[in-house]
Amino acid sequence: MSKKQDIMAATLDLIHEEGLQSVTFSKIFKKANVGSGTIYNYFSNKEEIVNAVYKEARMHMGEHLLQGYDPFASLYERFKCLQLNRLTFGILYPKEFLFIDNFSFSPYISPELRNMDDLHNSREVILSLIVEGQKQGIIKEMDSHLCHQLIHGIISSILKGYYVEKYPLNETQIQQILEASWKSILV
Amino acid sequence: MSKKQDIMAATLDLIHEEGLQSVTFSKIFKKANVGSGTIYNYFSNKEEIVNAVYKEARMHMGEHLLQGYDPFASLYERFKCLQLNRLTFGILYPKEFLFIDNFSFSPYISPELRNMDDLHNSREVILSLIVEGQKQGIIKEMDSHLCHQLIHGIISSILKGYYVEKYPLNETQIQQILEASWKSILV
Amino acid sequence: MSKKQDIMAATLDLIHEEGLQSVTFSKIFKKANVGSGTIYNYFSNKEEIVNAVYKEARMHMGEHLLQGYDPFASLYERFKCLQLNRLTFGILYPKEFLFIDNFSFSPYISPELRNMDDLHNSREVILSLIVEGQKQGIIKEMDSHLCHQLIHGIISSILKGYYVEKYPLNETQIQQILEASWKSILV
Amino acid sequence: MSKKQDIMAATLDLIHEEGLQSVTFSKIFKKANVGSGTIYNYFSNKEEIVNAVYKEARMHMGEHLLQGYDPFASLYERFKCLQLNRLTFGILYPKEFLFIDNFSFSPYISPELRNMDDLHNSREVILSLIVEGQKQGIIKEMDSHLCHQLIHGIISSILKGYYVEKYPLNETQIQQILEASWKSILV
DNA sequence: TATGAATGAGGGTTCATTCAT
DNA sequence: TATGAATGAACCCTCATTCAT
Repeated sequence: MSKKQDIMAATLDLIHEEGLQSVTFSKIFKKANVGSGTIYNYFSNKEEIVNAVYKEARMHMGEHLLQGYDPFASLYERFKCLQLNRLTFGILYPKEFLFIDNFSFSPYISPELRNMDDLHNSREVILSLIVEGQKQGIIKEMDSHLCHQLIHGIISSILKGYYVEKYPLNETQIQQILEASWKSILV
Repeated sequence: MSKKQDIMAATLDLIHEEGLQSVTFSKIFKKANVGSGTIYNYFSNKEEIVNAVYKEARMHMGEHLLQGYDPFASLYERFKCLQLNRLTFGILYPKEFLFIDNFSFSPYISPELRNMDDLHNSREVILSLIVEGQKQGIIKEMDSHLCHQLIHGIISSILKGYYVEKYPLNETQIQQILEASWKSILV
Repeated sequence: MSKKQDIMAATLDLIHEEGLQSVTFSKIFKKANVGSGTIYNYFSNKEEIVNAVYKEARMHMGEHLLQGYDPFASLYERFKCLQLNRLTFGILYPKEFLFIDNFSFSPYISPELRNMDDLHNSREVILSLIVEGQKQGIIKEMDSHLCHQLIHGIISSILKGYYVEKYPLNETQIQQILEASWKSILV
Repeated sequence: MSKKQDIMAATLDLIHEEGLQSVTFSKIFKKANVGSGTIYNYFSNKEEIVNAVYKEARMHMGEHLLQGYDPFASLYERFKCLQLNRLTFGILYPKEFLFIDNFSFSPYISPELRNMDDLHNSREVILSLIVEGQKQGIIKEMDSHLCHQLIHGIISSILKGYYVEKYPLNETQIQQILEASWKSILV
């Protein structure tokens, strides 16, 4: 692994373990096993590291969200695929997921970065799926961004409860969540 | 207003404006118009201030959640009341709401504090409402904490989108959200 | 002595002993016997300290230059007074003198500071003395600033040689220098 | 041009532009277009570069000072030649001149280097010229080093005023300066 | 109780120097 | 010889905390 990746991985770990506000350079150096000056060959300050980590996490998530997505499957199947992918990503990569979730609405992340396009533009896929469902009279008429936020928010919230071990997430629960989010937006 | 309250209000403002990681004592002093030593008459360090602000915000929210709650109304009415109260609190007090939401699952807040009882124990009210609905066969059988997190998460997520002005929240949207969250947990 | 004065005195000493380029904050703190943060109660960065020291040294010199100056004395007497005062200042306060001399033409000092008015505006006194002498046909016609620089430069140069102990400066030498600088600008 | 010369030229430029205290290796590397390690093939640290630049500038100046010097010309002619050469050097090579002038009396330059013999030993030429003039009763009796410093100082000072554009230096001014410096040391 | 000058540990960052290529 | 990524000591500066007033 390259030094740059070492630094980013260490930063993500630290944010997850202690929170952004207590991430210091010396902690990053120690965790990444690099000299203190090395970081400045790759980043010009701390904010740049955090932004880079955020960007990478978003790219990583963007990839996952469309895994196994079949554009010709039924509306319901496609919906379930997207929601399951998001949930699975959160289960597999809690550090990335929490970091994205926490900082997407924080003043630390620049608005440009917050609104960056995901890889393969997964947001557009979801939004057009919603619009398609509304045209077919399956999904309730409402602001598509509101609808998107709604189903997205269910997954986020469920994952956060899971992370603090409020409940397990096995096959049963996962099915319940997917159904719940589907039902919430039906007419 | 007392000095202590000045300090807490300034802290909450700063967290909202710049994020916890960039809140410093000198910023708090300036915003609260107190001398730098004054704080130590009330708090022994920064974490204590943040915890106190968190606690107060939770108390404040706890009050709101049960406003106008009628234990003898129908299940649906009671559900809507609780959800609407949460949504309204978020609309009226964005700083408090966001602070609670961001730090409830952050390592900065101690687990004891995270699990503190709300004023009037609003959490218990919601959980028992869920259990009651499940017994009556209205609400789908699932882990009650999962169910709680689900309907709670919808409100949180919707509010965050509203804060960054993804969409407006007027009467129409609010009704859609309440319905969506209700439908999501029906059998 | 106040902390601020301690810091400025230590800075001047260090500049004299090691040169500006090797003056560091930690050296200043140690020499001035103050905590490392104390400086920021008085100055916002290192350049500000150096500028303040420069300004103070200029003020100090400005005072000396006009000591015992009698505006009604003869042209020659007035000239000798000014030149002697400059020379005496350099002998009594080598640190101030050298610092002013070295940095008056260095990029480190801002042009505004370099062109600051001395206390009592000693520069104007000298320039008008030159012009007066030229009108009377005693001093040779030439650009008054050139003439000023000429007599000023003799003193500076002589002092620098004295500082590195090229020669002593007692009564005999001093009289030779005053005469030399006077003769250099006669018609 | 060789890499070594590139490095020295870049160093001199930077000293002139920003002052010694802000010359860093990375600035030298960039300006000289060499890799950061290359310097260590020629110099073992920064002081060595500065000393080398100083030495070279002194050599360069030493050459100029005796240009067109005729040992059989009259005392006055020889004096004027030496003074004019110094002045001309300063006009043609301001960077070298200022660097020499600033650092000749600074703690940064070692005393051995400060007292180095110029090429062709121009200092001895001037000193013996002074002694000769004193023996002939033309030049005033005084310490020969003091006298040397006096006429040298006039040129230095005049040049510094010229560099900051206090006045022009054309034929008229130059003649005035040569005369002034000559008159200053006559009996 | 309220203050703010003083503090120094530790923050982010720079920079001379090394060394594998 | 020439390079530049890597290094860590030392830099400037911030900031939570203390204490005399």
